Amino acid sequence: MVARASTQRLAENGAPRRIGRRRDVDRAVDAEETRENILNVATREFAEKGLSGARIDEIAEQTNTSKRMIYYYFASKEGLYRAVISREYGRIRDAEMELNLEELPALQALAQLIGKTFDWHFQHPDFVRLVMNENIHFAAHLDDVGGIQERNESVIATLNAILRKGIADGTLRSGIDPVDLHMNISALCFYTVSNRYTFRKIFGRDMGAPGLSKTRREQIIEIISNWCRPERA
Amino acid sequence: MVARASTQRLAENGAPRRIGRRRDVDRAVDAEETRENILNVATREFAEKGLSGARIDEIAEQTNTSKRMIYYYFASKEGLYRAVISREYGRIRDAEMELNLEELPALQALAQLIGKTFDWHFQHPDFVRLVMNENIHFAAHLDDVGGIQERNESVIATLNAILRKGIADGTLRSGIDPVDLHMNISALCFYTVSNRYTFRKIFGRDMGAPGLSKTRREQIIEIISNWCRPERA
Amino acid sequence: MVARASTQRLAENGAPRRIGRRRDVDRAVDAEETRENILNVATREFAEKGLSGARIDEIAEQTNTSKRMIYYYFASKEGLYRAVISREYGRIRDAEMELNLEELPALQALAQLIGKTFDWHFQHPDFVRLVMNENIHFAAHLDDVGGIQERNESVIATLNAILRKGIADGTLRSGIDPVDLHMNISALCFYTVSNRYTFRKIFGRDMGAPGLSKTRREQIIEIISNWCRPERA
Amino acid sequence: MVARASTQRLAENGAPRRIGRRRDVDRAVDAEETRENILNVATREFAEKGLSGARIDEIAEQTNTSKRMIYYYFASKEGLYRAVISREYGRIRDAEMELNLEELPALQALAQLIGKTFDWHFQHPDFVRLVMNENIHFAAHLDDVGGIQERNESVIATLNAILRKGIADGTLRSGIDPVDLHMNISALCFYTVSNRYTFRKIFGRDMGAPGLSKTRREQIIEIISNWCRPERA
DNA sequence: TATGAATGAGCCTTCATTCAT
DNA sequence: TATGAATGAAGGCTCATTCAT
Repeated sequence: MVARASTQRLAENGAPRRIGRRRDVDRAVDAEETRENILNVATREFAEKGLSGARIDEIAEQTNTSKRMIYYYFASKEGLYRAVISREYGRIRDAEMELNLEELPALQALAQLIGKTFDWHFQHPDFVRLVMNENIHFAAHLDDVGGIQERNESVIATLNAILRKGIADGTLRSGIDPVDLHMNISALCFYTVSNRYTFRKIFGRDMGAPGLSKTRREQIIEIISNWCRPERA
Repeated sequence: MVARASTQRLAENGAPRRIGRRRDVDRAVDAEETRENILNVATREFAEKGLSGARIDEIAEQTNTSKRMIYYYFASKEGLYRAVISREYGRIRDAEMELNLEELPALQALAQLIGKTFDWHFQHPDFVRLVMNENIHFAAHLDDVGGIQERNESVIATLNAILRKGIADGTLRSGIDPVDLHMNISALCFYTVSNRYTFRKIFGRDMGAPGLSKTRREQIIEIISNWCRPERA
Repeated sequence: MVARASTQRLAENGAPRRIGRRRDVDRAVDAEETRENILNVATREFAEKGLSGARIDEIAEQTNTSKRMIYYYFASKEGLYRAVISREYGRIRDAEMELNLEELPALQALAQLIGKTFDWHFQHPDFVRLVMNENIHFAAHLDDVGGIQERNESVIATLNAILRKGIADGTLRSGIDPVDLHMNISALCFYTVSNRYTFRKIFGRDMGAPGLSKTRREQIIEIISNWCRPERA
Repeated sequence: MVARASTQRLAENGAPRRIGRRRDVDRAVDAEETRENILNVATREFAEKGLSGARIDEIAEQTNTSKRMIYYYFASKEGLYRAVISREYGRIRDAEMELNLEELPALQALAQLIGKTFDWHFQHPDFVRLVMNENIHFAAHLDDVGGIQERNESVIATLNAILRKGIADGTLRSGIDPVDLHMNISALCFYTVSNRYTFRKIFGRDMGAPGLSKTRREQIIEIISNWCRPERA
């Protein structure tokens, strides 16, 4: 955050490739660009090959800069991996927060949230792969990712609000824990992306095929909605 | 001792071929033990660290034999990994096939199958981790795992039978694809184990805690059952 | 030698696959066959890949017996290599001795000897390759090849006889050392086979092509004959 | 020191690009030295023990740098071998091209060329050994050695020129193919070095003994000259 | 005489990381 | 801030050889 702020400020000064006082500015700008560039490449590589499978050399090669810079900015392979994880996690909740669900009826709000979650997973397989990696590593690198819990709690809050509203107007049943609700939505969305390859090999169905995604999306909304609806009379 | 005695005896008969065969059997037992031993250790290591994270040296160390034997039996690290994957996949469906669901009413049969699937995942986190690994590798090592598709199709067949019976007696609704059904059951069970660590760090809830497993198990049964039940009147 | 002698003796007793006293005989017969089988395979492998390039496993695989037998008969890889070299060297001079040159005029005898030498090299590229190998190893394995020198001196004797006869009847000139003569004949024949591959790549001409061999053969005879003929008047 | 001083000076100018370039040059010298150093050691080792017989560890030990650097510059053992072959082949023709034969009478020019070829082989036994090695490997590594054919064709051109001149003034006969001529010169020179060790063991004569080389040199000139001279009247 | 299993030593290669400038 | 060169440690793998039976 601090880094980004200062970068921002310096960037505003802005003329690149100048000498004197402004050179610091250039560097800072380049620096942020370089960092981003490295992170983008690293994200792809770690997602594709895992922490131990990815190669610093290969990452460096696809970068605009050199291997040395990776160590300059991220200190180590693990540091780079941590930075990648951190950045990726920062995104999913941002997306969720963008929704404006307060105006909607509970069931519609729920459906929209599920749909958005599904879409997000579907469009970010690299994120899904990174999360798989993290679980393989017992989430050891998630400790210092700033504000993850706080940000994630906002989803729970949103779900809680939807549940309350639905219970109040009789469209949803009571007794559903918002964390459970999130867990089940996540499970159905995540699995569709995470287990795509083994599922295809074994059952011959490609859950990631573009044609199937809409059906799958609707089905997940249906399953969760059904579960949340009040008991039949 | 026994082996040696019999060898001796047979040798006096002047039937060397039998000695050979006898010996083969004896050896085969040792060899099979060695193989199993290696596979057991490797399963743990690959599950914990992935294909590239695992170290042949470390695997060998925990084994009763030497590193050289790993190459004797499995030719390469990837060969060993493949053997591990192959063996693990052979187990889950065996377990599912053990159930005797034909006698039960559809909903009870469904519940039992879900419960069993949940239990299996819950009790075999290493398998879950290995499947995650395989998906990270785009299921590249699943090609030559003998009979995977056939065996897995039996689950679909079982689900299909349950669905038919339920539709016939009105306890289940029509229009549910058995592969979809399996996919959703799997997703909920798999995720509970696969994403345990990241979920705990972020939401503070350990899906793998023994106390929670029973609740989680019931919830999954409930979600799926609800989805499969006929529309409310 | 001893081994071969005793083998010979036992082989004379002869009936294979019997029990009792004769079993020893069987083994001895099989033993000689096994030895030959191993040597044949090993000759090809050492010729093709050299001493360090050849693999005991690969040799064993192409054999009718097992790897253990190689060690039983030849004690080591080097022992096997030595045996191969030894056997191969025993052959070239045998071939040369078969010629009956005494009756012929000196120039014709010389031409025949050269032709035979050429043919032998041409037909035994494996031998040529083994000799190259030996030279790469500074002929370190040629020490204990029994009777090599004696057998090879016979070529020198033959050449000497031809030279004497030619000098006597005025068809050849004096002053040519028979060892030099052999050296030059050898050089021209050997190189044609030994340097086939580099020569082809560099000069585009395949000295080993069947069509060229006759021309080459005649040319070598011509070169050497010219050199041996008396000075022009 | 010099390098450092100049670097410093340039840095004060605020022209970092030049520093970089300057550094590159300095480095390049070191790098080239390192490369050369490795190649020299490797040439000896490969010549002495062949591709599979040579050990990267041993090569590295005799080097000013580490084993890792060999892979940094040559990527693999075979890459190093290829580089060695490539460099060595570049030398022989350079030497041949240095001769200035145009002024000389044909027979003298031919004698000089043969003598030079002989000397070169005699003084470069490592090259001879490497060529043997290449032939053992079916010249598999000679494909990408740049300009070999072109450079070697210059020898053929030289020989052709000599032949023409000799035919024109009646000192050489017609009908001799320059590639054949080169082949025969090569054969006699090459063999003298290549088969030194087996020949010594078998015939008791060391073709590589310093005392004999002059005689051998003259003999080869004589043999080839005789072959090229016009038929006797 | 014969064989499948086993092995230690060492080989080629790779990797994350650091140094000199 | 930037880069090519350099590196130690270790990784996967192979090899000739031997053991148990």
